Amino acid sequence: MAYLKGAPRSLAATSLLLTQERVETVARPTVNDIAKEAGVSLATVDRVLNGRPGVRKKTVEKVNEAIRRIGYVRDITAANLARRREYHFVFVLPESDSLFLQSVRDMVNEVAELSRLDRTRITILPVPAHDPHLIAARLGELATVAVDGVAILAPETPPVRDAIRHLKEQDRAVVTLVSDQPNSDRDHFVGVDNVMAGRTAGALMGRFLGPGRHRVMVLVNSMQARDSLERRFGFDQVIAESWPDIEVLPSLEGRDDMDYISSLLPRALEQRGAVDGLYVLGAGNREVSRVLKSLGLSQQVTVIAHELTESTRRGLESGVVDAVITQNVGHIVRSAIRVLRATCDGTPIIEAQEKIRLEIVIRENLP
Amino acid sequence: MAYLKGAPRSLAATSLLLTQERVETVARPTVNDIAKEAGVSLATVDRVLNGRPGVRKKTVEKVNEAIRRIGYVRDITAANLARRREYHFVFVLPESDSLFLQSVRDMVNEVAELSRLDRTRITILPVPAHDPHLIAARLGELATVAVDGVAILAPETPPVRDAIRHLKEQDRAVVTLVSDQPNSDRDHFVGVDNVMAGRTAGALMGRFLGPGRHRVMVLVNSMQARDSLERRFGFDQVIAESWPDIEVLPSLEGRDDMDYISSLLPRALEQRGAVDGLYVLGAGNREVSRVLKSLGLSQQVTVIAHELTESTRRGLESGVVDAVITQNVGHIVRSAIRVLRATCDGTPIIEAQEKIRLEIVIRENLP
DNA sequence: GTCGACATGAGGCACGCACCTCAGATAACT
DNA sequence: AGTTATCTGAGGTGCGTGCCTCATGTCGAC
Repeated sequence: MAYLKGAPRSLAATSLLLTQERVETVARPTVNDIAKEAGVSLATVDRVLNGRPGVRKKTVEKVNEAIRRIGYVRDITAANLARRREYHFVFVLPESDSLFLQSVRDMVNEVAELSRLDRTRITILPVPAHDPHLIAARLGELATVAVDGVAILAPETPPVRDAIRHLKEQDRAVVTLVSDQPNSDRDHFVGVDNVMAGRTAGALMGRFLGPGRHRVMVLVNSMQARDSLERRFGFDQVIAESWPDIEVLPSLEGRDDMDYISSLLPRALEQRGAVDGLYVLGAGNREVSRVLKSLGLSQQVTVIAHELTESTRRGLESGVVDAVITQNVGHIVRSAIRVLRATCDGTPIIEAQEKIRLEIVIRENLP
Repeated sequence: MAYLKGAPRSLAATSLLLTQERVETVARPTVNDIAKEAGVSLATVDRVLNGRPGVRKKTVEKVNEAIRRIGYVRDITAANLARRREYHFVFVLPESDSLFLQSVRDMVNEVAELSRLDRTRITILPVPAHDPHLIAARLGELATVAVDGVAILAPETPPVRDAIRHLKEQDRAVVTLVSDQPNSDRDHFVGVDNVMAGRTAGALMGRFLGPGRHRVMVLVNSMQARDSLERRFGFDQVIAESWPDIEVLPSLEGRDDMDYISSLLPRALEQRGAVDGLYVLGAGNREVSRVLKSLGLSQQVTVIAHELTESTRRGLESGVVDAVITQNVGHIVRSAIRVLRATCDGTPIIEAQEKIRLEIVIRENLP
């Protein structure tokens, strides 16, 4: 049974490891050690550590000096235990039926379940995808309730940016997800470099198409979102640099409307003549697969898409989609939580761990 | 300063979140709740929880039943605090100057530093790469000292397999790294599916070379190691399935000897005539780059390699290497530690988090 | 020199749990 | 029935920290 546990192993080690390292199980310094070192009482150390008033400046310095000398680091788990601390984080996510956002929601729910064991409550706050003012209003409400941190996935707009500023003023930890909000005061961005994502898509398109003249069509949801813009930018950049023989046609905007895509795409494909490549910047992969299959083009056209979802996965498996550029949703959600917690605790984060890798998925390395 | 922390926020929430969720901050059940629920004393609950003797079978069941009913989960951080528990893990790593192993060592050292804050001591135990009996002997020593868990990176051999069995009998947590040891009793394998890695390499080779007849050379360190065998197997498999026009030449074995590679490779390239692709299964990337450049072939030959290291990175940047199939070393090390700890605690692991993704790196998504 | 304001120390209780002791209860034996 | 062996309860102490109270100390201003 999971809650059972063997008796702790004796600490009496004997050979090799004891010779290798000089057994410096020097117990971590505690608040008591600080008190001794600084020549003050525990109560004073406590006041200094927790920024409570009633300590002379000189004494504060004496204590801090002692902390520095003995290398004290607060034991956060013990502190949280004593304080009965609970973290409460809110994920602000657009109401949208895109498969990607659905997977983010699922993942947040899954992680939320497990996080209760770490004294962490996680709530999802759904917001309308395309109403910046309403999103900002909801964020404003968050600044008035007992929330420790907020993770936001929303398009970059001035009202939202200001709302984030306000959250930071109210001392909440804030991270942005997937699409960044630069110039807001968010503590951290959790997601990939979208210009790099576009460049990667472009390079794969170039390599897969091979030498010679080719025409590539780009399908995008909306050219409003920062992430789409950045991807398109990177894509064009790398094609211009390295595959000048490839002609990239203007973006086709699907506007989040799947029916519209279904009607737009076949017409465009017929009008524009032979197209060798299709770059799907955002949503709409289900429709793309359907249309290409119905036109009998699924093997002729090289398709590069973003975000590994049910539909792009099926696309890869069936050979309609050639490569998917994606970011690991589980990693994003867990990273967001780690960063929020670290921000609350004032502890540093492990940069390398929190960096979201840009993943390339083809049929053969489908997880 | 990192050890300072703001006053905890008031718990008095007001609007939205309180209405949204029924504020079920139902405090987690504690040992006291178990005692009450089971109608026994705390001491008895403690005896049951920690498997100490002196409790009638019937009472044990009564307690376990109560635990089940109220959904008690042990608070491991509090338990570890009370128990003054320290985790002690050992990474058994081959002495080898391969860049990949060097990066593993570096990462372990880096993580070890940070882990001390979590009551976790981590030690590296270097072993000779090609002496299975000595490796097994060292593992045997580990079974006699106060070590909670062992992470092993070593070739699969019977002595090592038996040593792992013995470690498990001595109640140590054991994970294998990078190259698995199936049929040993290891608790978990931390690494990628190497057949899949080979398949991915093959598919990229096929797509990058494009249609037509091509010849591909395979360079390998040693065909002893399980990971190399599996990669080669996957590579051949996918080429045979999907690119029958590609001829894969027999493996060239470098035998961990860089000078040997340097002399072997140019001769092979000249003898065998036009080669369009080179698949580098293991070490030797520095030499490959040098040889190809000196022969003026760096742009003609499509090179696919494994493991992102300093040399493959430079290869990608300079265009000599076209793609690298890799596994995130940081992820591997951190995952190993999480799994070891979970095994010690008897808690479940998050499968998705511990699954090591197979990463494809090209110049454009170089991290 | 007295007073008030502030600084400090001593100590306690709590958090959730581990681990110990010892007396008393119960059950299983002669 | 008495004796022994086995259970069980009550209660304590401690882990590292938070947070509270209350008594005492120190300082500067009047």
